Amino acid sequence: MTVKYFTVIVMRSAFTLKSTKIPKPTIARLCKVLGILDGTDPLNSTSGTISSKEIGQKIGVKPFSIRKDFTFLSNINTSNSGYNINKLKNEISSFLGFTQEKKACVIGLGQLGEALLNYSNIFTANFKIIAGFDSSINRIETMKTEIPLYPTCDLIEIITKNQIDLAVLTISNQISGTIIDRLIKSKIKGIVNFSPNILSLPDDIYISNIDIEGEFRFLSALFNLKYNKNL
Amino acid sequence: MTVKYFTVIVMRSAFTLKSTKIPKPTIARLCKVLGILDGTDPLNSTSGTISSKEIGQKIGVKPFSIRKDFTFLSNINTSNSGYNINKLKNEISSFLGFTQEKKACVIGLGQLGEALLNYSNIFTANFKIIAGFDSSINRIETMKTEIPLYPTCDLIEIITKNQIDLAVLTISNQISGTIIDRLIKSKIKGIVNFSPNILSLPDDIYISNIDIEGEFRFLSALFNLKYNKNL
DNA sequence: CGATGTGAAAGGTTTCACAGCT
DNA sequence: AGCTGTGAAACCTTTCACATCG
Repeated sequence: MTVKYFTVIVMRSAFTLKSTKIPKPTIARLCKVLGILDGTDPLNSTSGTISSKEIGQKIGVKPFSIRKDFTFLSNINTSNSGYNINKLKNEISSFLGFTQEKKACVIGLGQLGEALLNYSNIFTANFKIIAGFDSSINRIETMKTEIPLYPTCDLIEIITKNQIDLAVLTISNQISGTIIDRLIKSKIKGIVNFSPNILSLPDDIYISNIDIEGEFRFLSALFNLKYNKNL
Repeated sequence: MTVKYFTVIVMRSAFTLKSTKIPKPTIARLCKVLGILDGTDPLNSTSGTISSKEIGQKIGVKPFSIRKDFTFLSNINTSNSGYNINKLKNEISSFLGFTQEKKACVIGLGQLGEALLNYSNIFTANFKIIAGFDSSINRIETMKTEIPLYPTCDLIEIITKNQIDLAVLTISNQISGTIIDRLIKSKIKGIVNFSPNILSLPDDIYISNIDIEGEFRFLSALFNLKYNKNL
């Protein structure tokens, strides 16, 4: 019995350690690395390997930073001549928990929503937009697309049934509280929010706000203050 | 003579100090504050003031963080009951160097580009999209919009002549080096980049890369790793 | 040699706690 | 009482420098 308890504690502690100790910037960079590796034609590099220097250049980061990030991974290297591309891809994917294709949807089918719905084409095999929602039935009936469209009143049902993990929100102006409530109830995991409001959500729904005017402001401010780029 | 030199050195040092010492996150937060203040109906708050707590809630940041950021500003407060909204707006604007309306353009008029071109409507008076560019003459001639459209070969001329500071890049797939070259020559100040490539640019052109698949990846990773939100 | 892996130092940012003001 | 302003502490991230390995 004691042994059993002991085991449980060890696992817990290992897990907690793992999930709290990884710097958020490291996660962000690993995502970018995965992005360029997916983009990198698998073996057009003569050797099938890539160095920390090359990776760093592609994502705009210093090589030692890449190497440091990779210390969180295991089994990525057996040589002194860079990282095996496929191995690296697999290791980062599994480290970040990317096991299978994730499904996404677009909520709000204005002009921007429609554009993003079709954006799916340029995604890799890892993500797929499989549904669109709009509160206007008319819009749903007249819009031409291969992707199935639904009224927002069916949000919870469709998201749950199809195990959709991610949503892109492109609702103009004021977001209705109803839609937010439904999104929360649907147990969505992440939201990319193009609408101008900043949302507050439960702790287990992750959100990324994209605000073009905000970006304009920020870029202008950096320029005005002659801020040193270190991006 | 010695005195003259001394003066120069002091000014330099003050300037360097100013531009290097402001934390980048502070700049980002001040931009967000400005965003919500512009959004906040000027005086529908009974008192015309707003507290650090209220601001913090709206942009998802702790109140003392807001107050700390405001230590870089001057003349913002004369009372113990929050900040005068108009005063605050003016002070942040001038601190960030926002003196007049900035002009922006959209380069690449695919479906996304077209949507963003019309997005200008929801901007505040501080930014305005005044031009669109596409390499297809046909596209330019057939697209319907109030905003003037030009072929990309006129990029440098139009941007320079109209003093356009900002560009939104929405060119699908591979970005042509030609367009980047032209953008650099046009002395643009900032680029919001929706195209999948990561660009490297001269130090005085600021860039913000927006990558929806990248956001999906990041959100999924945070979820999988049960990362604590502290956004 | 030219690559990786990594403690330790440096640097930057957030948080705290409390003085001071109205 | 309730707010702001801010030095100092705590915390987090990047950078460096160098050992190590094929």
